[in-house]
Amino acid sequence: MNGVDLKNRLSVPSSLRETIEARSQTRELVIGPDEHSPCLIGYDVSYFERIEARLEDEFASDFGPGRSLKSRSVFGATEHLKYDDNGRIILSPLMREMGEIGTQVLFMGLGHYFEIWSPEVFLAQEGQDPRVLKLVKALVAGRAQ
Amino acid sequence: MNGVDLKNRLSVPSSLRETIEARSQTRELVIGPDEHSPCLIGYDVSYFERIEARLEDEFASDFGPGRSLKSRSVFGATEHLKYDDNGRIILSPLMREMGEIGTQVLFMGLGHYFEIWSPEVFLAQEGQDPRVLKLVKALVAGRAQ
DNA sequence: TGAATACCCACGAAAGCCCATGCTATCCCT
DNA sequence: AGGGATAGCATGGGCTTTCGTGGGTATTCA
Repeated sequence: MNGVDLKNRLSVPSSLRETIEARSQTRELVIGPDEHSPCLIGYDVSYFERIEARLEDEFASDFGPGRSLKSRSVFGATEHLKYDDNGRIILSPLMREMGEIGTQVLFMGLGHYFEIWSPEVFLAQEGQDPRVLKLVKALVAGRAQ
Repeated sequence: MNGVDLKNRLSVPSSLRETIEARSQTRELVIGPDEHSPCLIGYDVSYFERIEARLEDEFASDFGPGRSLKSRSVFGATEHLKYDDNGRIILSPLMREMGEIGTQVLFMGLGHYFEIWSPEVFLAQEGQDPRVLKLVKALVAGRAQ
């Protein structure tokens, strides 16, 4: 669990940076609001470009105003962020608002992408896996990382 | 039976390391709380990459609520751990809590995965195989390896 | 010119790295 | 068969590096 400081800086966990750099050869990531949950969703650049391409294909073969358009609007609200020499990004107030992010932040790796949560918001969600809930509760209670 | 030391280090049995490296070509493993029993469950990383690939196939460019929930339950409570040159991992206090692990640890190979138990917790479980129980009792009593 | 961003250094804690020590199992030799 | 050397394993301790974080200073841009 990492903190957002007074300058809106946020350390990206080193393990996450490692996989990002392995996958996209950049010190850069893409984040945006999640469409369904009160959190942010993030990708490495190369994966994000693949998603964009797939949506582009869908859109090309479907001229109706459907799911594609909605998804595009979501992806349009993303930010490309480079992290600095200390591995920190600057989390804009807009992003913090959209992700309901306070002062503490939880990075959750989910395979090809990751989510950024306020721990408290996560605990208030319905239908999460009980093991994950227990783990996050322990984190919030301050028992180690 | 192996011990967790003051730095939370834990030796992974060399036989287990051998099969892990044979299966995934890495000195790395994945552990998480078991869904049904008070212990930890562990896999070699190739197992997890298969799960990841399945999720990717199943959902493709669909980032609906189903995908997130499933991904969180699969990835949210697990840790990827590299072991060092002496074959030791660091077992975080969090994982120890989730698996009810104290200072002594029992690795149990179960085919394509393995479990990590506190011996005492294991003995307190109902419905174990009597032969295994006898073996674990002997281990706890300090006889045999 | 003021605010936001980039760049730089510093510190405490955690994790990684290397070497040393028992201990056990195995081998080998006469 | 017995006994000594050998190698691998689990473990302990100390040193070094990295990580997350706070704070300062320069630079950019409207």
